[in-house]
Amino acid sequence: MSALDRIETYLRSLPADLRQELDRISVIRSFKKGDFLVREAEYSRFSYFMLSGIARKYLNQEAREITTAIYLPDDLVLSFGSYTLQSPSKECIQALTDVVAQVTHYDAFEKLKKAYPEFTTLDLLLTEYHALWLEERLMDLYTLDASGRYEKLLKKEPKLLLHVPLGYIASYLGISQETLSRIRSR
Amino acid sequence: MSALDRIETYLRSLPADLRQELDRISVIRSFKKGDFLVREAEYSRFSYFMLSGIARKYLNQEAREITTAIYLPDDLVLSFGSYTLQSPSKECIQALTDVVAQVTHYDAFEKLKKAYPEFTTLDLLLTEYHALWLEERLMDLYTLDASGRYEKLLKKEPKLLLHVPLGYIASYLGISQETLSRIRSR
DNA sequence: CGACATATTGAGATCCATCAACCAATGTGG
DNA sequence: CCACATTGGTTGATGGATCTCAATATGTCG
Repeated sequence: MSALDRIETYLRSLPADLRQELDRISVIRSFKKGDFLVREAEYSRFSYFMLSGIARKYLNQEAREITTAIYLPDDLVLSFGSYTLQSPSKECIQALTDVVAQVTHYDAFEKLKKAYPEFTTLDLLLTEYHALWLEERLMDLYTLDASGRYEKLLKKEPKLLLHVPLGYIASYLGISQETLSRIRSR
Repeated sequence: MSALDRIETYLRSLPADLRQELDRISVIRSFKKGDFLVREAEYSRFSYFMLSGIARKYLNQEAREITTAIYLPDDLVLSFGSYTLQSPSKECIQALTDVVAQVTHYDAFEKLKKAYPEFTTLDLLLTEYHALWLEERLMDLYTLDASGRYEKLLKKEPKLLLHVPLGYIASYLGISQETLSRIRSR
């Protein structure tokens, strides 16, 4: 069973009133293209569950931006280190299109975990999913060259390439925009 | 507070009898240099807490080994994907010196989590720590060149370089042994 | 249409991998 | 105790993948 399946299965196994607790502590919010969900150096007190639109997370590295994640609907969006440790974020998260997301406050979710251990289990499953995703990206960097990484992304997330500017995708893959353009023209 | 501090603080906050539960479900085991803690394609049913010695995790990639982690005392050792999803491991974990470790069976720990929600919280903290470690490694690959990565390792884990063959370290840093040797000779 | 963002293409430079030879330290069997 | 193998580390020459800089093209939206 995949990490995603485990999360879905677990959610379905929860009693309906528990599941409603999650909705009770969150609100739906809209963001305009270009808005920031998380800003650099700020504390990130919220998690965002993408309902529609596209967003990206990036790092300001010496006058150059490194895109570290691209988010699509159904993705859980947060600056993991900043959210988990409640410390200033090194990254920004920005809407690339208009975005609608379900927003949950850190404190409210922590309270929920204290009240119902089931949500600690849910948090664990989500964190495991994130760690597995990171492990895969790390391995891709070690084992695949530029075109290998592009082809893998093309296979896994074809939608993404249609709606995200090339420069962001190149940065996400760890290559220059020019190189990606050349790879694509074959 | 760092991720490591959070784990230690949490452990200290647990009642003594709960802490003893952990010892009750684990055993101390010794491994000879060269022994495998986890083998490729096998299910990894155990986690290992390093008490002494050094070990490494690696991936067999087309007749070449990629070292993906190096473990020192006090590190928690496991093939994360394989342990978490209870699926065949893509990686091996091998003792580089004689190793003594505290070994815990997956099922026993899962049972403990069911019986005492505190251990789910502990698992969550450990998994968060792992994810943060992965995020940092990923960022290092994106932002640092070969010598930058070596210098960072040199600062963070100087002991490591004294006891681990150069080839493994180079592979861990994602560079060739020759390049690492050249970097060092400056 | 003009202006600004995005994408392509070319030429040169750079980092690093690869291949190969060699060296030093350690261990082993006769 | 020595010849030899093994392991781990260094050094040199070469080539390839990819970056950078720069120019040009293509798009898109007021």
